[in-house]
This record gives sequence, structure tokens and C-alpha cells, in this order.
Amino acid sequence: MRAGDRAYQTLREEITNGDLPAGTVLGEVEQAMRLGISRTPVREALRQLISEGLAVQRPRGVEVSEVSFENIGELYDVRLALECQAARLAAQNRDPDVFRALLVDFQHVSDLLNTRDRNRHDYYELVNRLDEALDQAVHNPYLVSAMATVRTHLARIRHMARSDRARLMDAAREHALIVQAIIDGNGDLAAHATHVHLYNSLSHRLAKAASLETRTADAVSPDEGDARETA
Amino acid sequence: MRAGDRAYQTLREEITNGDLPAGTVLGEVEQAMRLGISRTPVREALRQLISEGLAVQRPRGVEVSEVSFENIGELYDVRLALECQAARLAAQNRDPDVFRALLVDFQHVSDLLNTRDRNRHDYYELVNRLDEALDQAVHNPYLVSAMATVRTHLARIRHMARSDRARLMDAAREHALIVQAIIDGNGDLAAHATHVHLYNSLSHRLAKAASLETRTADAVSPDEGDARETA
DNA sequence: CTTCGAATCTGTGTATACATTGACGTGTGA
DNA sequence: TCACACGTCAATGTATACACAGATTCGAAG
Repeated sequence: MRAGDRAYQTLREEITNGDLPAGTVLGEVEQAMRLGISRTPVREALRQLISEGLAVQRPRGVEVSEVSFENIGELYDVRLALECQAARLAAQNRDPDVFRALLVDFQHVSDLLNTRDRNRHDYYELVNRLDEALDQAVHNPYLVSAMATVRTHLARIRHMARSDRARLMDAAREHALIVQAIIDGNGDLAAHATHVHLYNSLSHRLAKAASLETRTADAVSPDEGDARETA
Repeated sequence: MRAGDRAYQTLREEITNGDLPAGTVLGEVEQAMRLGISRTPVREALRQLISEGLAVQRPRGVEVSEVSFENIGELYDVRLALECQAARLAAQNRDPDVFRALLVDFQHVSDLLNTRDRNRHDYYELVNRLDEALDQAVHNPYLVSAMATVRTHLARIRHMARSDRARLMDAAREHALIVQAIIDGNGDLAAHATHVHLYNSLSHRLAKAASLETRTADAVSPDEGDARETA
């Protein structure tokens, strides 16, 4: 694989993970040293990050773009428009077997989450499978690309307001309804169920964010032990 | 200005204009020679074009991406989702004076188009002003960015199926209704009027495309004398 | 004459060298 | 002591040199 692509993927993941917090200056020489390559592929990676919105061009150089809670509303407005349309299109073009398998999994999420709390990661994996199934079903690369951009930016905020188990159980029910509507070929229901799900998801995130503001700024959520190196 | 940015803008415009048709190989050395710069800034420009979808990475190198009539439907599906949401948001956040001025212009399009046929370009300019007003009003950079991408791709197809004067008159009435709804703060009407407009626009383009297929492939539309250098 | 192989050549990917711009620090003069 | 100016330095932007991979072509052998 090309060094430029590797640098891009590495930096991209470090930004979405939060390892490179917003405002971090991405010096070409520094990153080239760190990644063990020369400035040329690093520049390529930085330009891609900029065009994706994960980094911004400053007069001094390139730095990781800001993303705050105010952006959540904006991102959800775009996500709402795109994913409702995607649900509608998926209901038309779906492969029923794929979504039937997903439906079974979503209906058994309670088992998944009741066994051990760490299995929250498995739930996110299930949601990823749903996203991929939607991407396949819509048959529309432009829509897929636009949704990927929104998902990338939302992933940066995900770790700032992690969902608790009760919310995940509700979300699973909402997802199950979306999947059911897609299986039935009911585009309107699929779109509206997506609307409901995104509204609840946003409400929960905003409530979580408000409750977090009352605590100390750099406290991690109590059921998550990620070691962060936030400056 | 940086050489890389100039190269990007130049290539971008040449692709959307059709001067660089789909499938054209964009050799680094060739473009560097042509633009009078070295390969480094050309590479930057090419990477940006790829991430924007205007070019694709081939095993041989980079070439201008394909865009055909089949893509129109896909692009309109995304455009529908985004612009309806944009109209809805604009109706909430608009500056009434800006859209009142636009409304007057759209109501006088008949004068504009009756004087001389060449003024079709002025109409497109008016639509651009509406787009910019929407971008301002939505207060959502993510939505603006997503719409810009869709508009870029649709611009590539615009010259393949140009609208006639009758269609432009209808489109002006549709635009006027959208603007009126935004002025009134009627988000639902703004979104639905946008839906109507895009449906009619797509129908017209598809009908135009179907009628063009009956003629010879490289015939230009009768009321447009653009000299094309399609190979 | 056909086919296989090797060599060359074209073009990308990467590294490095050079140019330029802006900032920071220091030194000197008032 | 403060302010201004000059010099140095650090970082980006650009050009070029080098490495490597794939394709094409030419030549030789069957």
C-alpha cells in the first residue's frame, strides 16, 4: 500500500478517536518523522483530511478542525435528510434476506447487552452492519459518500457523549422497526422510523451533553475506562 | 495564490465544462507541462479531484470520472433530500429582505428571457444567487458542503441536456414559489415546492435526454452554439 | 511466421533539496 | 526601560532527483 494512504488512514483514525484533539497542529515534518516517511505523502494525507473537513488550513499550517456540541445539531439535520432518503430507497431495492438477518440480530440485542457491559462494542458493530447493508441497498454512490462524510464527523463526537445501556436498548427497538419497514418495502415507514430514531438519538446526546457540563470537563463516563491523552 | 490551488481550479473547471471529457487520462507530467508547474502541485490537485469524485484512480494513473444519464437519477435523489432540508431550514433562519429581492427577480424572469435568448446565462446567474442565499440562510456548513458536491456533479451533465426557454419560464415560477414560502417562514411548503421543482426539472432533463438519443450523438442543441472539442 | 522473453521506457510514488514567507528573539538606540 | 529594526530560524510551497513497477517493443528461437 502507498505510504500516503497509510498516513491518511492513520491520521484519520487518530482524529476520529480523539487521540489528535481539535486544534492540534499537524506539522509536516513532525508527522513525517513520527510516521517514518517523508513530507510528500504526509502532505497528500493532510490535503485529503482538509477536503474531508477533518483538518483546516491555517495561515500557520494545518490543524485538526474543531467539532463541538453546536455541530451536533447541524450534523443531525444533514443526517436526517440523507438517512431518511436512504431508508426510503433501501425499502425499494433491498435484498430481503440481508435485512431479515439483521432484524433477528436487533431483536436479540437484549441478550447481547445483558451478558456483559463490554459488549456495547458488539452493538456498534451491528449498527455498522446495518449501515453497510443500507449502503449496498440504496444503489447510489453519491448518497453513500455523503452519508459516510456525516458519519465520520459524528464519530468524532460519539466518544464525547456515549450512550448508556438503556438508550441502546431503545435504539435497538428503533433500528428493528426501520429494518422491518425496509423488509416490507414500506418506504414511508422506513423514512419516518429513521426520523424517530434520529430524533431520539439526538435528544439523548444533547441531554447527556448537558448533564456532562455539570461535572468536571475531563471526567470520563463512569462505565467506560478508555485512557485518553487529552491535553 | 498557490500553484496547487490554481491547478485544482483549472482542472476542476475544465472537467465541469466538458473540455476534459470523461475517461481522459490526467498524466502528471503532461498536466505539469501544460500548466507550467512541476508535478508536485499537480499531484495535489489530482488528489483533490479524486476525493471530490471528479477523477478516479486507475491502476495506470488518474483519469476523469465517468458521468452518464444513469447518474442523473442518483444525483437527484441526493439533491432532493438535501435541498428540501435546506429549504426547510432556510424558511426558519432566512433574512426576509434577501429573499424578497430574489422574489422580484424571479417574477421578472419573463422580461429577462423575452428580450434575447442569450440571456439564459443571466437566468443561471439568478439561480446561483438563490443557491448562495440558501447557503447563507441554512447556517449549516455540512449541508452547504454536501449540496456543493451534488451541484458540481450535476453541472457536468447540465450541458448534455440544456433547458429550453419554456422550461426556464416554468422553473422560474417554481423557484418563485420556493422563495415565497421561505419568506413566509413556511418550511413545509418550501420543502414541498422544492420537491415539485426538482421532480419537474428531472423529468424535463430525462425527456430531453431521450429525445437527444434519437438524433446523432454529437449534435449540439439547436439554440446553443458552443464549440465543443469532444474527441 | 509465430511466440516467448528480455530490455527499455514511460509514468507513478517517494525522498530530498531549494526558495520563500512569516514569526520570534535579540540587540541597539532613544 | 521601551520601541524599533534586523537577523536568524522554522515551517510551508515548489522543484527535482531517485526508485520501482508495468507495459510495450524488439529480437531471437522454434
